[in-house]
Formats: sequence, structure tokens, C-alpha cells
Amino acid sequence: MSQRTRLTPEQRREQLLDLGVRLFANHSLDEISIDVVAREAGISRGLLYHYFGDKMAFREAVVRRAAEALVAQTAPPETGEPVERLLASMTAYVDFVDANYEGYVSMVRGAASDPVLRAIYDEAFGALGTRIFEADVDFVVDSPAARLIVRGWQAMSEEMVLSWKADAAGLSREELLGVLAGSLPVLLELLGSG
Amino acid sequence: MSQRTRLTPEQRREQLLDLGVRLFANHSLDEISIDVVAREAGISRGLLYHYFGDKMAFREAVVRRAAEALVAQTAPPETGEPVERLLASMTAYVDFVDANYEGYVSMVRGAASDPVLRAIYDEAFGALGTRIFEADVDFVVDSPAARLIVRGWQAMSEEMVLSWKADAAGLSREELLGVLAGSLPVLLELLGSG
DNA sequence: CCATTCTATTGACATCTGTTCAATAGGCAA
DNA sequence: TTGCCTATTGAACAGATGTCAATAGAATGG
Repeated sequence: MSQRTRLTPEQRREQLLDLGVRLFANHSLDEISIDVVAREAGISRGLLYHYFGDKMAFREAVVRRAAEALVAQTAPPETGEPVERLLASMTAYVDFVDANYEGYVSMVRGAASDPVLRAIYDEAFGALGTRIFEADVDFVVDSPAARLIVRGWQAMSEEMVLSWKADAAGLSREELLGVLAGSLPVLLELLGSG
Repeated sequence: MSQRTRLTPEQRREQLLDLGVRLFANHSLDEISIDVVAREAGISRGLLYHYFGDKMAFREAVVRRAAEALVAQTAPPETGEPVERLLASMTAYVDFVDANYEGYVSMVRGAASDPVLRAIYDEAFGALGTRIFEADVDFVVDSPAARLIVRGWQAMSEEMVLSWKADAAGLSREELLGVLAGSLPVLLELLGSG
């Protein structure tokens, strides 16, 4: 069986990563055989190994690309009021999950099942969290306890956006954003009053 | 290699489930070979299939037992003020994660990577969430949006307890509980004022 | 237009792991 | 002690991962 299509390494790599995002969004690593990936991509199994080394490295590349896209696309604007910039970043987060749902789910699923993928995920979310402490808003005071709360708030945001995506629950995008944005200050205030 | 040890089915099942909890806490499904499970348990591979059918079903049984233990051990007390009962249930949750850390992580990891395990996890957390709406406290008014917020609050609680377990971040158990308990009403109030 | 070179791509093979099932042996009852 | 029940085993099978020398697009130079 010939019918080879010869692409540049960049094109081929992109094609395979895109495919990986689609596949890993709905199935775990061991549910996706190399055969399936190869057949779906119209290539031989060997080629996948040529580009990514092994199956795990392929998965890792897929998750890493999703994480990098998340961090890049949620970068807060350079100018504007601190609170405005935070809100813009948060809006970008919601829209990213909305637009890249499959890739996002792929990343989350991966993070839970493998330490290496978890590290990639943690690094991405650590970067998002750090932005909050660099934002110069009055209700954010850096401390270990505040870091813990921000982590929790991020987990809450993720869960709510994913649940909202699955079932809007009667909330508009703006109402959802209102809850997420409003919750951060009130949660951090619990530290002082607790 | 003889040296068989013949147990009752219940004993053997318990032994294997306990072992599964330990193993799946630190490694994903495909990282744990049947050989490892069998060797660790001192049995043959075949016996695991005799008891659980296949590898996935074994994993499923491990997660299901953890989920059932979680729901059982966080049951709120029958008597007392509604708010007190909620707080007692939440305290039981924190203590459960603290005491059964490996089993809890095993459940969370599994839930993210497989639809069947996810369903078990969702059912357990749905049960915990429903308790909140049945608790008869004034700040909880049932609605799709409120359900969404409770889901988010649960995700936040989980993340914070796990992070706190890994690194106390200077918070005592009581301070952590204070933040978790205090956050639920203020989050739900965001719905009215938003 | 042809030949050459480079390398993207293949396919067969070795190895490992999940799964099945007939055979084996531990322990209780008669 | 004998015999039966069934917990347990181990070998055989199926399917997937990972390896590597061989193959064939396509650009380049004459």
C-alpha cells in the first residue's frame, strides 16, 4: 500500500498534534492505540514514533501545546486599570475553554493521570495564578494562605466553566463571569475576617 | 511455584481492593501491570481476572469502594442545627481526605481519565451536593445556578484540601475549615447581588 | 529532461501485557 | 482417610507498543 503523502516535518507535526487533541479529549491514553492514531492520520505507525519517540511523549506534546496556548491567549492586556486587566484575562480564560473545549479537556484529563502531564498543567496554572498576585489590586495580598485560596478559586473556575459549557444552567456568559470575578475578592476577604 | 494461600472470596477481594487503592494512588491504570498487582498480592494473574473480570473492572471496583466510603463517612448527623450539621459534614470531608488520602487521590485520578469512573465520582459528589440543598439553611435556595455554584465550591474545596494536605501553607485544620465553610454562603450570595 | 541525493515514510518483526481456560490443589465434610 | 467443592494456577492466545533497515517522494544540479 503506497499512496504516501510527504509533508514537511512542521506540517506533519501539526497535523498529528491536532489529531491528538481531538482523540485525547474523549479517550484516555490507553484507549487510543497507535494504530488508531495512524489510521486516522492516514500514516504508518512508524511515523508517529519518528516524530514523537513514543506514545507518552506524543501525549505530552499534545498537552504541552494546549497549556502553552492557554497561557498565551489569557495574557492580560498591557494597559488599563488593574481590575480591568484581571477581568479581561478571566474573560479570555472562559472564552478559551469555550473555543478550545476539546484541547482543554485533553489537558485536564491528562494532568490527572500522569505526573509529567500534571507538571505541565501545574506550571500553566501557576503562571495564571501568579498574574493575580502581580496585578496590583488592593484585595490581593500575597501569602501562602492567599496562594492556597487562589488555587482553590482556579479549580472552582475550571469546574464551573466546564459544567456551564456542558449545561448552561440558565446563566449567560456575562453572569458566569460576574460570579467568577466577584468570588475572588470575597474569598480572599475570608482570610482577614476568619 | 506452589505455596498457595487459600482465602475466602471476601478476604481475597478486600486484600486486592486495598492493594489497588495503594497502587492507583500513585500510578495511572496503564502504569500498573497485572503482573505487578499479582506479584504484590502474592497471587497469580488469573486470580485477579477471576475476581474482577478485567483490569478496568478492577479499577472500577477500587474507585467505587472509595466513593462509597466517602459518602458514608461524611453523612451529616441526624440531629442538631442545620448549619451545625453542614459544618459537621464538611469537617468529616476534610478528615476523610486527610485519613484516606491515597484512596481519595485514586478516585480523583480515575475520575478524570475514564467516563465510567467519572460517573461514579459524579454520583458521589452529587450526593454530597444534594445534602446541601436538603439542609434547610437560609442562604441556600435551590436553582440551576445555585447547583452550578455548589459544584464549583466542591471543586474548590477538593483542590484546597489536597493542596493543604501537600503543604499546609500555614493554615491550621480549623482555619481551613473556616475558609471552606465561610465561602459557601458568600458564593451563593453572589447570585442575588450579581 | 534526467540523474542524484536527501529524508519523510513505510512495513515487518520482536517484545510485552491483557485475557482466557482447562488443569491443579487446599481444606472442609462425611 | 477419602472425596468433593472451589479457590487458585500457569500455559497459551490476542493485540498493542516500540525498533529498524528498506523504500519512495520531491527538490536540486547538470
